[in-house]
Amino acid sequence: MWLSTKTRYGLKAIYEIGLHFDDKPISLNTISSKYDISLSYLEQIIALLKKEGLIKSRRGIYGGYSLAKQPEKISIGDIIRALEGSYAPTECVEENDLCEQQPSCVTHYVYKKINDSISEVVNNLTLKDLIDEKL
Amino acid sequence: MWLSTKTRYGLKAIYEIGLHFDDKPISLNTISSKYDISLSYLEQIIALLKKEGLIKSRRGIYGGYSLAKQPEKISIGDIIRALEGSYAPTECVEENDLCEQQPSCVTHYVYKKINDSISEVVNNLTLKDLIDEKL
DNA sequence: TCAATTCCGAGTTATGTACTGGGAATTAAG
DNA sequence: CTTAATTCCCAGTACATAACTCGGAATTGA
Repeated sequence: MWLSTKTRYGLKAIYEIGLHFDDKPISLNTISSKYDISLSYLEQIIALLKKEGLIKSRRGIYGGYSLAKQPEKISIGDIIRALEGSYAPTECVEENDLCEQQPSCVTHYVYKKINDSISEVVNNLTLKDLIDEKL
Repeated sequence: MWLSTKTRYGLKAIYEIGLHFDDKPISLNTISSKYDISLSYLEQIIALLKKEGLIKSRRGIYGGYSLAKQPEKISIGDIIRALEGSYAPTECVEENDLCEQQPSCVTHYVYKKINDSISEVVNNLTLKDLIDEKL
């Protein structure tokens, strides 16, 4: 299990925010209760999503969070990158890779294939897909 | 980077063992020097591969390790499972999953797609592919 | 008998995850 | 203009795991 609670909680949270796209902002208290996630921890997680510009906030009473973009403009990849930092299996296939032996390194080939297949999935799947799925 | 040094070192090691498929067994000392991995640590890693029946050993002087099967019968998935335990992004898509809300859980759908795409890659790529690549 | 090897189990250190807690700033409603 | 519900911010803590090190026993071909 290589996805941390940050990503797992954060994905549920932004999905919930996405469900209320047209409505008033939704508060963290609501999400915290619904998914049974500690409020303080959720605050920290949601801050990462905001920092990446995926959601926006309104402070004060009746405040809360809403999506900063259309749900079809927010990919699962964006969300994982915001929360986890990266989904790369190894450092050598990270964006800013500094591994100089590639591509002579055989194992690099393996890690690149894994990374590419994950990219394919997460960058072509958006919040809208999840919302429309209506499970 | 969600693959640990166990997997990263172990993959290099079994690849090296695979290169000597027809030869005499190769010692850990050789691999340890070539890839600059501590011998004691390598011993522990290699033990995992042996426990899973991917390699076999000969003790004593001129002993060492060799593949227990043909390289085309050893998939990268086998190797990662032996070393890392699993490559599942979350517990809920693990083999012995105990998550009861699936498939009503939206996020489960995401994790399953990621897991499936990794499976596709690692279970269809074998040691033979790496050896033949001859990089 | 010796030296090179595998095998085995215990201990160590550093890092990161998964939180908890306190308190300040904001804001709509009464 | 006070109040309550919210976001925001920063500091700290407990626990688990990763990534090793170390010591020594058992095996085996020359």
